Amino acid sequence: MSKISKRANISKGLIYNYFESKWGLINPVIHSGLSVMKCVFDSNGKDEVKEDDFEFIIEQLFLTLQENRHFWKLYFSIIMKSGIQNIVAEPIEQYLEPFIIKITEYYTKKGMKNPMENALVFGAMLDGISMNYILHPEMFPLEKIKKILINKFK
Amino acid sequence: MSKISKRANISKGLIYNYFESKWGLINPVIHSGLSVMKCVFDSNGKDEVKEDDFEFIIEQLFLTLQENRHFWKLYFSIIMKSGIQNIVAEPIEQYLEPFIIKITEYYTKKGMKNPMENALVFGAMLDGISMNYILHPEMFPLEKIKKILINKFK
Amino acid sequence: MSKISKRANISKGLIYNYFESKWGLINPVIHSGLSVMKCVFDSNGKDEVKEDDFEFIIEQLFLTLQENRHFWKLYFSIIMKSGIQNIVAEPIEQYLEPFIIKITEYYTKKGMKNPMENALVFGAMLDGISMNYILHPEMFPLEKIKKILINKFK
Amino acid sequence: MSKISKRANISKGLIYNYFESKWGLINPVIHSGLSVMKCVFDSNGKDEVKEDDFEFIIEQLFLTLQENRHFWKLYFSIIMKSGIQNIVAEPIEQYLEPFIIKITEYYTKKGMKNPMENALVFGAMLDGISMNYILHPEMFPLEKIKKILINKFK
DNA sequence: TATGAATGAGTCTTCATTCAT
DNA sequence: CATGAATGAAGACTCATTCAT
Repeated sequence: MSKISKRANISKGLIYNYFESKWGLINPVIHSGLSVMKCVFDSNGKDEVKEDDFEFIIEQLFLTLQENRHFWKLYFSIIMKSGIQNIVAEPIEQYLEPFIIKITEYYTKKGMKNPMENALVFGAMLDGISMNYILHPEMFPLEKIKKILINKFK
Repeated sequence: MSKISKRANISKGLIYNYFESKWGLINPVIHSGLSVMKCVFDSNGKDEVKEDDFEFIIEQLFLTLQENRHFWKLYFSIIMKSGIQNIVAEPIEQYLEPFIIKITEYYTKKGMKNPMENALVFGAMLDGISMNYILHPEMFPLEKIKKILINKFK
Repeated sequence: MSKISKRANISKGLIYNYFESKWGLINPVIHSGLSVMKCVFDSNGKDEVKEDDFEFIIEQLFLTLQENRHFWKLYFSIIMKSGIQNIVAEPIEQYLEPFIIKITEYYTKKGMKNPMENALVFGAMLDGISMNYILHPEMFPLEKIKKILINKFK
Repeated sequence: MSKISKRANISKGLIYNYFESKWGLINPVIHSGLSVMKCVFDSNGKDEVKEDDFEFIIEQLFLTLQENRHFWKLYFSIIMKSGIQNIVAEPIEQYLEPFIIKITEYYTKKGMKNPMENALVFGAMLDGISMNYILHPEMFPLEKIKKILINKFK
């Protein structure tokens, strides 16, 4: 909190006028991140995911990570330091579950076997890709990765 | 360290008879985890990854995570709390880089386009899957997931 | 630090608002002491020590010790507890060496044999006197001691 | 205590068979040092200090410091770390007071003014010389220093 | 006589939080 | 609104001492 107040050129006390606690300050960061992600995964605007949305979603994901790398570094470091399993896991799942459900429906409609497992694998892969991309963006060139992902998961 | 000693029903001081420091206690956990993972990814015993190894590697990964869930929960929580980017990132990469290289070679031999990017995506996906599996093993039934992965990445 | 904060009726943490560390708290005490001593030994203001300065220096030394006994008790106890030979020895010597050199020059001009050794003995004696004076000031009456020292070392 | 037991190639516990506590181990070191010093200052064997004894005492002091530098370094460091004013001051004075008294008597017989103060200055100077000698023996050549001291204090 | 595993009070230091101003 | 001095619980780590063997 000290460092934050210094970086913000305000007093430590003032932070507590606006936020109840450190967690009260950090929590919105997580939720804001999750909200943006929800938007990304929801970016087609429809309730249903269609073939063309796949490309769009993946592209959006990378663009979002790319445009605001500092934020996402912060976001992941908060999530990781707080130790996933505890306080953070639940809201993450609340945000992302609908996405998994939508993908599951999509795979179901495509007549794919084990649609839910496929959706979960897709979700897990986006997790992994995101984290790795934040750490080494230069190794994940958008266009190539997009093609690979579309090819594999569409 | 206090919590650990309490949990272990020993005094704080005793830990320091066996470990030089907090890091000296945690470090082996990380390296032991990484070693096991290296073994998993190396389990075919050959320098080269062949078609059949894919199934084996994926299977081994899940079995390993499954057999020792407590350990891997601890392992991931340590890695995450230490905030990936700092002290832990380097050894992780040292351990895992050879694997990525081997997979890249495999894809190259298969004549696949962008073999390295494919290998990186495969690696990132295993990251994501592992973490998600630790949190919700019941959602990732081995046989089904294995088939999906083999189908997509073989 | 605990004891200091209790004695000062403040919290442990508050000390760290004003001082970086224990050493950051203690160091200025030592240097302040050394500075004052340097002034004492330099109090004639000239680069050269003359006959009359001797009396002045000795008098100043005792006055300084006398005026601020608490401080000098603290000063000596810090110097001693930190075990002279380590961190403290060097700055002490840096501060006091010029004085020894000046006295050496003084003795040289007086045509005394072994001027440096005489200067060192003079310095060592002031050390001894100072420490003993701090412990038992009542046994070292200024006027009498001054006469003795002037008689012996002038 | 750990370091001591390791250096002595025995177990920590064994030390406590022979010494009640850390202080019980260190205390004899101090008293042994003081005893030796008492012997030095008493080395003429008589109750009374004569002119010729002066040279002898000073010589003995340096020889003693010289012969066993390691011991005296330890001795001074113990005395200093324990912070003179507390536990150590009293025994030191008990040991050394008789010496001061004897020197006082000597100066009295010589018809010197302020014999006690002269004795105290002599004592203080030996303190100072001893400490400085331990730190920088090369700067205090025995013969020269002896002459200086005899010349000044005899 | 001898060991060293075990203890726990103590060390310095950090940091989220409070509160008088 | 805004400050920053002040707090105190908690952090990692040390070390003299004890005790079962």
